[in-house]
Amino acid sequence: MAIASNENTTKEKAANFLDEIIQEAVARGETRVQTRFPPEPNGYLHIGHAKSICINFGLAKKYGGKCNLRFDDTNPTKEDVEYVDSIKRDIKWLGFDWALERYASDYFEQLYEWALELIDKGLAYVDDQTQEQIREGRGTVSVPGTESPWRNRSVEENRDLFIRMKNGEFADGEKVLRAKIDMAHPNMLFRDPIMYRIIHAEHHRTGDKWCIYPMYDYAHGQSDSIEQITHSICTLEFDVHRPLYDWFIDKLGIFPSHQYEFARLNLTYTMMSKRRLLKLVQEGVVMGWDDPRMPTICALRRKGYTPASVRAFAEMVGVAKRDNVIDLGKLEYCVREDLNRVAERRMAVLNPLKVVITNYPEDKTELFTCINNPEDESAGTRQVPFSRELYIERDDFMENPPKKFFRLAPGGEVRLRYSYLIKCEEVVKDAEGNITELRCSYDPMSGNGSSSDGRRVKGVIHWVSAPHAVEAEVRLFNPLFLTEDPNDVEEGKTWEDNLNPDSMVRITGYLEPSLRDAAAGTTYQFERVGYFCPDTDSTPEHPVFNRTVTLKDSWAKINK
RNA sequence: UGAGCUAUGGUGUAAUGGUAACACAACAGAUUCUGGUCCUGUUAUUCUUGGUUCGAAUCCAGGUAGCUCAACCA
Repeated sequence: MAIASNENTTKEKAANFLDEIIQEAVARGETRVQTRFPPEPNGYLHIGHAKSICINFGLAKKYGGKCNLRFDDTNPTKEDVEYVDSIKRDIKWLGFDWALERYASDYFEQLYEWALELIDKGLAYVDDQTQEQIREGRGTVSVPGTESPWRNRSVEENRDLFIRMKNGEFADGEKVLRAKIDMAHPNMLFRDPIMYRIIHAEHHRTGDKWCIYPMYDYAHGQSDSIEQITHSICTLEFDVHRPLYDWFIDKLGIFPSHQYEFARLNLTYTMMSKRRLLKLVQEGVVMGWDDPRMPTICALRRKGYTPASVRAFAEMVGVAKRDNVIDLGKLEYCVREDLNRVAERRMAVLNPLKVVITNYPEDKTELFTCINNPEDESAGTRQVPFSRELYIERDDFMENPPKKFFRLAPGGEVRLRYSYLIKCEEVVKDAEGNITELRCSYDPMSGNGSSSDGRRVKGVIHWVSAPHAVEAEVRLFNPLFLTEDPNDVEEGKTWEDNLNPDSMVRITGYLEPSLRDAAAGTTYQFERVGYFCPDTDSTPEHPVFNRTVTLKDSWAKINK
């Protein structure tokens, strides 16, 4: 018995401090784990939210618990169903499913009842001061606030006034309901925080039923409590709100949910501020919330990222309380890793140079068998047409090559991937001296990886048969910002001066014919170039491909 | 400036009083019909000062630096 107990007490190592907190709770016998992901439907989800989603849903799943999706819709002036729909779609795309779909607005009635209860307990009062007066009365971080002249109204008067606020007898801004705590409290949030304000606006769910709306601090903790959330996980900036979160729950004597905070995600070359992202959309700097240059989840999807790669990224960055800036390269590493495993290979030439195989018959076409995915045999093969006129990548030819250049050069020989060995016999130029065409010969015996005399070449380049090529618009995306920290600006400049003018480069690419039927939502590897997927704008008449990410290119590094 | 939070290689994250480790990045090499992948190796880390202890990244005290809070936003 004693021997066995040692093994039983050995538990799996916690992945992070939140995981550890839950393990401790479970060890105490609190085995029910209930989390929630609580977005405000006022914008699109971004990669930072993806981290939060993975944490909340991931932890619930790990401990056999549940995670709710709760929209924090307490401010009708900023929220919209458009955002509700996009948020749900993005969470599902990431591969998660919520136990319950709830809205803070579902609880407006209960929250109202509780407010009345706090008034009755002498813990809340109606304040007639203007917004300006309230702000001044709050004091500053180093000087205490002053009490409102309305702070000591009777319970009866407060009750009457609050009910009339609810009944719509007052205009916006005329009155607010405040918690009566301590105007000199060192935590600014305790200086009689506003619980309700008057907003005569159409709410996307409750319509015009309400004209008073609860503030975040008054709504969030109680909503968690109603849903019996055991672990209310949020980002670090809510740390100072936790005592107030606890205060309301304590005064109301309701289910004690607890809040835990972790450091939000920051990425190099990336702007995460919702307000500024909105500005980029509104001013047409980007094509929309799902512009592949945006850090939103829908943008990553449009750009060709896989859900698995985003989840792997969230896993890789970890969870802690220390401010962090993750290298954008880590995100790219995660997509490459996943796509290398699952993406089918194709050949496409993005910067074409025409090659004529002079000893190949003019009217001949033959098919070569190409492997779809060397990492996955079950992906099978496909046939790719070859003819006398081809395109190769301009970068794959140099008239005066440096040392260790393995590609094509005058008099040199390379392997055309899956096909023949060719030798450059002649370089054709126009009047200005620009190279317009290469005339090459091929070794007819070299079609199956061999050659006529057993010689081998170091260079292998991709190609596309010119008469068979599919022309497509290809969008090459680069970071939206020039600086690692977009907010790092010189005197007199703004974050917008850091925008990268070359964040999207549109070119015409020549694709192998099978790409004509490229499936939407599928990302391919263009061999030796990068990963690409059909854009949502793509049509059969005008195919458009997005570059998800480049392949690692150690030659580019050497050559620099 | 009052309160709160944080501090480990270039970037992240572990180590829970007992050999500072893992991933990414960088660099070098090997393999290769993708200068990709896979594989091998190298470089590089505990903010500072003191204290407790046989022993401190870890505990204690002071200092320093960074972040958050003064919306009728969340």
